[in-house]
Amino acid sequence: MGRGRFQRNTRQREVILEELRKLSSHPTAVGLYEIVRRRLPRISLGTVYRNLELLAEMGTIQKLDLAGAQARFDGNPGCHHHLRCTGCGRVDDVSGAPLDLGRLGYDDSNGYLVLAYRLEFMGICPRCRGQSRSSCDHPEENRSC
Amino acid sequence: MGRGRFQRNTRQREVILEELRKLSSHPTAVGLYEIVRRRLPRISLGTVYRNLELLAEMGTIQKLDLAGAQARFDGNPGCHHHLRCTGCGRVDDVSGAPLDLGRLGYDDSNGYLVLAYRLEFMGICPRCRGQSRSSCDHPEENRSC
DNA sequence: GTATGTGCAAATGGTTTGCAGTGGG
DNA sequence: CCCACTGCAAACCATTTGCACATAC
Repeated sequence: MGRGRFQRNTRQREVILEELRKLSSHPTAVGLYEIVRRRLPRISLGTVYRNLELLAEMGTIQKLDLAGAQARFDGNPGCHHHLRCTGCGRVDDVSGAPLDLGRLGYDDSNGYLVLAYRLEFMGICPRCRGQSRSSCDHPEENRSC
Repeated sequence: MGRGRFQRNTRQREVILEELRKLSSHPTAVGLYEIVRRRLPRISLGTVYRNLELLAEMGTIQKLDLAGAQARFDGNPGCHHHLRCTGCGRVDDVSGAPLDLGRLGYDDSNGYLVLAYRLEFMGICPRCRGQSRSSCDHPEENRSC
């Protein structure tokens, strides 16, 4: 599998990208596979994984390695953060960058060359807030502060 | 396995916590298992996983679900962020909270009740910076902005 | 024509779990 | 004593990979 840009435009790749861009739900690889399979019944899950990885490498899409969860993919490669419901697991976008980025590229006190960061919010989505509390209360995870 | 606080103090749990607290290296479950095994040769990996999970649930330790990597554990349950080297994978602490937390607990524009966030920095550690560039250059991952 | 990409199935690897036995309180 | 906890091994599950065939260019 070629590093960097890919070399051939296959129908599989085209459909994977097309379907991902239609969705705002940040599907998992398997979720997208189910959807793509409606148009390409013989496509394999391995192909979906390989193409998603490749597209993310190129910056065409974004791979969300959310902590403690399977990877999700976002057709929008632009800068934005994500908000995950600890009740049902859905993922939404957060606009704006609340983080002071002055330190990016800066040589941190640990001696690191800091190149990037990943910021992920957790909370209870409107749907889960509406339901009985008990079904949503998974405080879990490090709440950071 | 009881939710909430545990009920019995076992030698295994005691040693796991003790060894974790000796380390500043944020070991993985398997890494800690290797260390604990020097004192308790018959301990099983399953026991290590169960106890780490339990201790993290209680807030005695911190579980770091770093994106795209196996979980690491931190004997320090206090608030701090982490810095991961994209070259060698080591994890260090970052002091201070560079994030404006005004929005925490706030009902985000998505309608979420935002309860927590997770912030993870990525970069090249001093050791890797010293080495030949090629062995460390894994720009990978979403660099966020 | 040929290397890149695909489908398939098996392998991987971190983590979890079922179960029978152990031991903390 | 009894139930939480352990050791062990098998199960799980997302993801990756080896291989022979297909196809984009």
